[in-house]
Amino acid sequence: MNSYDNRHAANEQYSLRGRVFQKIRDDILSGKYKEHEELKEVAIGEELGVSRTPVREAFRQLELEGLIQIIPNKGAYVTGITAKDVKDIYMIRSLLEGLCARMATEKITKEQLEEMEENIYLAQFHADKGHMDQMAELDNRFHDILYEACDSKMLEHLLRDFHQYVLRVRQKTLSTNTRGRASNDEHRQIMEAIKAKDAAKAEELANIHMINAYDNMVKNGLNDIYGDESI
Amino acid sequence: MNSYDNRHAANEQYSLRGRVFQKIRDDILSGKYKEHEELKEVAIGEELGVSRTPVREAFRQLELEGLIQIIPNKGAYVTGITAKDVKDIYMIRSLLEGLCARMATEKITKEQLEEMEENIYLAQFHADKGHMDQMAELDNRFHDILYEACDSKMLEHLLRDFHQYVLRVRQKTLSTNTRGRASNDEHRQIMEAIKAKDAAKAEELANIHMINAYDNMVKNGLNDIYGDESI
DNA sequence: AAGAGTGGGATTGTATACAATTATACGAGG
DNA sequence: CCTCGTATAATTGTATACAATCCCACTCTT
Repeated sequence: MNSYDNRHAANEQYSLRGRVFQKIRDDILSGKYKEHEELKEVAIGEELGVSRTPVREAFRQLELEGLIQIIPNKGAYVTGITAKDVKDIYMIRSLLEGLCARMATEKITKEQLEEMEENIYLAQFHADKGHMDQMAELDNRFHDILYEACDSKMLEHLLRDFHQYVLRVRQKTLSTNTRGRASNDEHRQIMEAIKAKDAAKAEELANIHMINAYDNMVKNGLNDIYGDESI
Repeated sequence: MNSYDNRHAANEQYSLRGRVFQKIRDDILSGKYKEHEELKEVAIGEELGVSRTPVREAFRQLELEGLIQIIPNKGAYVTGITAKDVKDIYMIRSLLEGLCARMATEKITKEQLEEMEENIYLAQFHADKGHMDQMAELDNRFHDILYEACDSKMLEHLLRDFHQYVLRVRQKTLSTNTRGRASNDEHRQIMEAIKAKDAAKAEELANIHMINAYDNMVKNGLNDIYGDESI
């Protein structure tokens, strides 16, 4: 939450600490480091060819991002997410994506609207072809455009963080063709509400869109995979 | 966003880094370090009698908390918040406090409800006496109880962060006796809705409560103080 | 006089050394 | 056999040393 914008962009790429941070985060999100696994400073440092210092600083950031938990004098452990956490996130996101859509209705630029239309058009094409990877990519991008369009650094950052956060469990969300199509239809409706300057409708649609995404996720076996406990 | 709960509580008090972190945060929130001021590692280290290492780590946390911005190889600067940021935060908080109240309606324990009642009762007393410091304290505590009661680590953490974040500009929010009373009345209404298990009403009331808090803040001169630019 | 280049000082970035703490293993005593 | 305590190893916490970068003033050139 900052001048909140590009703090990451500014840091993460060029410093050792930033690269270490990204690497570990990716490894957690991709599942290389699993829940409750202990991360040791020296081991990771050696693996990446750096000293403990940047690793430690990266740990501190990861802790605040919520990906690990640091117990003083003991160690850093990969955080588990429970199925309930995921549900909570989606409830929160539902409200905030709604707010974002509402704000975007007033603030969106012509260019952003055009990119949205293009995005939806392309997604239709890839849905027909069954290109799931591209669908996921376009879905991410659609929401990114929305985040940018709301013209609120705070909200944009928050939603990006959440989006990032659920990537761990979202792998298969769009993996069924039917959901891919439905999702893109919902995108279209949101876009049209924004285009028509109907903020209330855009908010409601974005709301529902998130809830549908969550329901679909649950239907496709989130609970089967992760059960009630932490994942 | 973690197992997200007490990571702070676990860390901040016993390690040097934690104490440094708290100290700097307090100094920023209290206004000792002002907007855009540069924080130098050695200076702060000397002031607190520690080396650069814990200071640096504290900086990394402060950055993620959004209180400072670190520009690589250059320095750490106290973050400015714009009036728009504050407005955005309150819009976000309005929704999330509503969600929190809704969830709390189902999950709140008898003890939490009792503490709420006590809190409101006490606040009434201090409002009559004009004890503004205690009012602020009780207001914080009321919301804390609500955050705990919603039984969602994610939401609890998020709201606490926001709450923390706006402390910088909130000093005077409750400083008028009329607002203090009105605020406490709203607390009572929220509490009663929760007690009556009316989740929708609790949500709406919490919603409005936040918006009122913001409106009051604006009325009392947020814009006068900070203008349109960063503060 | 204006601008590019250059050098020194200050500041951050990284690595390493040392201290403190915690976990583990082993043995003594019950 | 179990428990407790101690010693030792492993790990984190902190301090310091060294490297890289940046900022600013000064000079040299045109």
